[in-house]
Amino acid sequence: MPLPLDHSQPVFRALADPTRRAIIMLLAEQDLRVGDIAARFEMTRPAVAKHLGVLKSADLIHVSQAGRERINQLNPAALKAASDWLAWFDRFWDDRLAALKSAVEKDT
Amino acid sequence: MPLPLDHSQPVFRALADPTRRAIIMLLAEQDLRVGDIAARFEMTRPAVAKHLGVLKSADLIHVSQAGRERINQLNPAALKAASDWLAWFDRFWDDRLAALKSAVEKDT
DNA sequence: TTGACATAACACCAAAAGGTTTCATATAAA
DNA sequence: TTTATATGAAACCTTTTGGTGTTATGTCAA
Repeated sequence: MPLPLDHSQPVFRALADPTRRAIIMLLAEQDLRVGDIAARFEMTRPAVAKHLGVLKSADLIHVSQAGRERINQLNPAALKAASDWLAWFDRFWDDRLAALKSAVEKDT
Repeated sequence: MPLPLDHSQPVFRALADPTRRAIIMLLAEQDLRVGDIAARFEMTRPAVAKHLGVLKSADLIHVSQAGRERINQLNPAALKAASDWLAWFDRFWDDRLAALKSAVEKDT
């Protein structure tokens, strides 16, 4: 398996913050406006808006304007970059023989 | 599918930095000492040592002392927390899986 | 035992991150 | 046309982060 290209930088950075992961889970259920999201956190609206900005710059959300409202919609496809990066390591924990194999190779 | 418990905080935080992801990939190939790693980056040893500290506090590496040397070993199992969190969203972007799911639901 | 290593442990610094308050603006509703 | 709503944007603050250089310490080797 080839080494994965690391296209995941903005996504992993976005996922590093627990508030942003919570926002992602909220948006997985339904599209929401900034105010709706802020109402569910003990945090001011501008703070949430900043988090949404980070998520948007990682392409994790798409925003559509509707009159004075801006609807934030999750773009789960962007999570794939992070998922792919991690998948490269699957064999290390998924395949119990791998540990044995590397131990054997170390001996030879 | 139940909401995943978010045990991934330290791991996602550790993965947020590109240098740390590069270190992880290095350690996937072979165990290394701090100095060995620092030699491969344009960065001082103390800087690398700090990154290793972050990785260690996320349990992503195990350190074993051997005389005056300290061997850093990747613990890929710790990546599973992040992988599990992301896996919850698989159904959103994996069309094939979604199709299968709806087919199964149709049967029941 | 005397150097040459391998590393930890500070002290310190600049920039970024995460938050706040305040203000401006566009749209919907009365 | 007022008034209330939904939001962006700016200015500011504090803590964390990612880096540096320096110093101290234990261990191997000549």
